[in-house]
Amino acid sequence: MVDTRDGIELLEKNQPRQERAKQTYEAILRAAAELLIEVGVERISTNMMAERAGVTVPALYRYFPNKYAVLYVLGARLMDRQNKVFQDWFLRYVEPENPHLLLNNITELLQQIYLETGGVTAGIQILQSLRAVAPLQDVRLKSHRMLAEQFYRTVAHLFDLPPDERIAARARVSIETGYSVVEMALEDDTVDRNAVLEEGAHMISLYWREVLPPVQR
Amino acid sequence: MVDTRDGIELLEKNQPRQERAKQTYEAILRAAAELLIEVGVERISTNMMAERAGVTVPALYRYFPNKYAVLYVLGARLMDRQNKVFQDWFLRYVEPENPHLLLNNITELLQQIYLETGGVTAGIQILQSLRAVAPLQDVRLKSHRMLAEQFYRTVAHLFDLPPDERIAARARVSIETGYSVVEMALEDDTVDRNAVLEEGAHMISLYWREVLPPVQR
DNA sequence: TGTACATCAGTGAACGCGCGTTCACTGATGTAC
DNA sequence: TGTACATCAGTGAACGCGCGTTCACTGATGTAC
Repeated sequence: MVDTRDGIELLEKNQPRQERAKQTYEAILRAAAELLIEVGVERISTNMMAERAGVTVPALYRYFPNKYAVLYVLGARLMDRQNKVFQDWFLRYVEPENPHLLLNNITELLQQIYLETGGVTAGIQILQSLRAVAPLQDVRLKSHRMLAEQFYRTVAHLFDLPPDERIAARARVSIETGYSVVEMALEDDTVDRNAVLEEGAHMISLYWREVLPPVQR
Repeated sequence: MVDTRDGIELLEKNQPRQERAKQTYEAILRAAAELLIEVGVERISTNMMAERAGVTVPALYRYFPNKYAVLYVLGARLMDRQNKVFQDWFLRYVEPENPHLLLNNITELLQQIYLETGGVTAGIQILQSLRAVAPLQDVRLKSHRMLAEQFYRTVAHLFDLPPDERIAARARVSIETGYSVVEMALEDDTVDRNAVLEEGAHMISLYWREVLPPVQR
């Protein structure tokens, strides 16, 4: 009688091939994002999405098996965008001759993730849905684990640290902390956004300086 | 046509007065927590809650105007429990003769919040719902703002710091960070819980040591 | 201590509506020869 | 270059079901005198 929540199909059915189909597909995603803002994840439905997108419900079912699959795509795309911000940041600031450069520019990273997320329609709502909706949770967790792993490997390499589970945990805590500060900046408008992002970045960099060799200058 | 999400009634209607009524009321809350685990906030309904609680739907409507009001009570109770853990921790470790005692015991605080939240039925699910469901967001935000304010005032007093907006932001970032680490420990079972809680606590204490006078010993 | 009355607690039945999902179908686009 | 056919894209209509909500009601508990 009760739904155990396992095995909810998230994969898309048919991929849109023709131009018209791609527009329909994107219109559905846009509609879903708008509705996430207007009615929330607890009330969004495939009927509403289709109506808002200007297509009939069976058109939606052509591409998505259910509403979770739509949210999944929104979530995966947001994670991709955030990961891309990370990659660009790494490319800019990973310099073997000046390893501390990375840790001195965490503020910029948080600011850019903040801007990127805030610039996506329903960015925060998507983030919150990824947390709250069980079948979607892995999207966020996998992404965070991956970033933590990458951050760990990069820092260990830059500073020649020996393999250490504790340092890996430190990387994961840093990622989660960074995101929580960004989410707070997006959620709570009584807060000084910039102060909060700078403080968060500063906390993380202090935390890493402790395990690193002193600055060489 | 579209629901703007403002003005959703969260206050309860009749308060249960007789013993039988109190049992009904609690049975509804218990049922809601169980269902939050089983079907999630996106699918929970007043019908399901009433059925699970063993009462008819109009009995639920006697005490709650809608499903949000039920979730609101679950959320408010969880926040109360977490706040209480904080208060007890303050009582134990605020000692004017030894101000650093507070910062040396943040691990214990995070562990206890972790245990308290994990010990409440659907603790994480409630936390995630408070984030994702717009009409409930203030419950969490108000609680966090209050704890940040209290932490700020206590530390400023213990260490004789002058009023400083930046230090207030630091307190808020610390609270948010602490909670995010606890949530991660509850959400991601691929992670070493204790390592993550200890690392989070350590990061926060480093962050505060920086703005404080050195240890006197 | 008994009883009449007021209040509190919960039920059964009903409503209209939007939900998810499926069907056979029409129309649009692509491609084989 | 034309046309027949295959595939892709989307529609209209229908279904049974659970949703939120309300009604007049019965029954249980409390209290005034």
